[in-house]
Amino acid sequence: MPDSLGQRHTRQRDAILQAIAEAKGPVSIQQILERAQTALGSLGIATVYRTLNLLLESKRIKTVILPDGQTCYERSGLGHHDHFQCRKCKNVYDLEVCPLHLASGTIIPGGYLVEDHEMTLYGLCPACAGAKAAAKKKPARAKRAQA
Amino acid sequence: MPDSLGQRHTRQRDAILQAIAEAKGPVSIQQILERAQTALGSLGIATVYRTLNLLLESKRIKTVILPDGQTCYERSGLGHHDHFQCRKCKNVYDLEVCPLHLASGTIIPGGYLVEDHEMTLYGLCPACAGAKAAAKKKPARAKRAQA
DNA sequence: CTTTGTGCAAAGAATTTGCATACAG
DNA sequence: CTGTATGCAAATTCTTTGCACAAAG
Repeated sequence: MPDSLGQRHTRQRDAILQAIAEAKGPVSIQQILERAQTALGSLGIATVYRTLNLLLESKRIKTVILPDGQTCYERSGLGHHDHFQCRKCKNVYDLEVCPLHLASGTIIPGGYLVEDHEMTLYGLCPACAGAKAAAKKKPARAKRAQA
Repeated sequence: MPDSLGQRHTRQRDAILQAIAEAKGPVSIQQILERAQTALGSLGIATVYRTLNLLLESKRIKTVILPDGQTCYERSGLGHHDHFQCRKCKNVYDLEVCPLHLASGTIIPGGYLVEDHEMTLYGLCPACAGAKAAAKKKPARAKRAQA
């Protein structure tokens, strides 16, 4: 499996790739830019867009559009999974198990033949739920989630 | 329940309102513009955007962002429901029943506290599934869905 | 060295806003 | 008539592209 993106290996591409690889879920362009810039301050947004498009073409990442309209990216090859967005910290996580038990090919009320689905669940991530619970006793101790 | 939008009742607003009311599911700006223009050819896109924003502010409609990034609108007050997009005709329908059985407050693997969800199912709508099945015998007879 | 990749700034697409005019009440 | 709504075009925002320079191999 070639690590190559185009023809050349550059620090910019390294930084962008790493920003995506380290994420615990889908990340936005701005998040990628910010994270990659900690490694490479001079990185320009156009390079991020171009690199993401290369990654999309080579199917190394996938676009994820969240229900709030935010466009994010995640590496492909993870198989089907749903997403969870924390109401409080807004981070998005990949879920390990799909809570929808509906076989492909099922016909649901209305006569729709279902083949697949995309779902985003909302609520509190463990860190935020914990902080909230703990806040009853001691000041909330925030814990950054998502790389 | 006031039918008023701003202060005035105009043909433009009537046409836009009706385009949304007649739809069987979420509709895009372009769909709204096209449908409203059959009643009012001179209608400008800026008026559609302004009217939709008024409707959003007064909570008479809601924005629906589909997983493909398309921004649509649907009237509010329909309660929780998921969406179904047909792979073939691309129309989007509201589902009568939610196939996800997961009570609010449930904690799922990973420790996430789930409060709500948004889901889009994919497959074939009855019209397209029927046309496909019928196509084995006679030429597919397309049937336009979604107002 | 040669060719690809980058940064900047200009160009596009989608949405919003300013302003003069149209029109609802 | 008075003031709100509309249409057009300019302004924004997000993304893509052109071009000269940097730098990978």
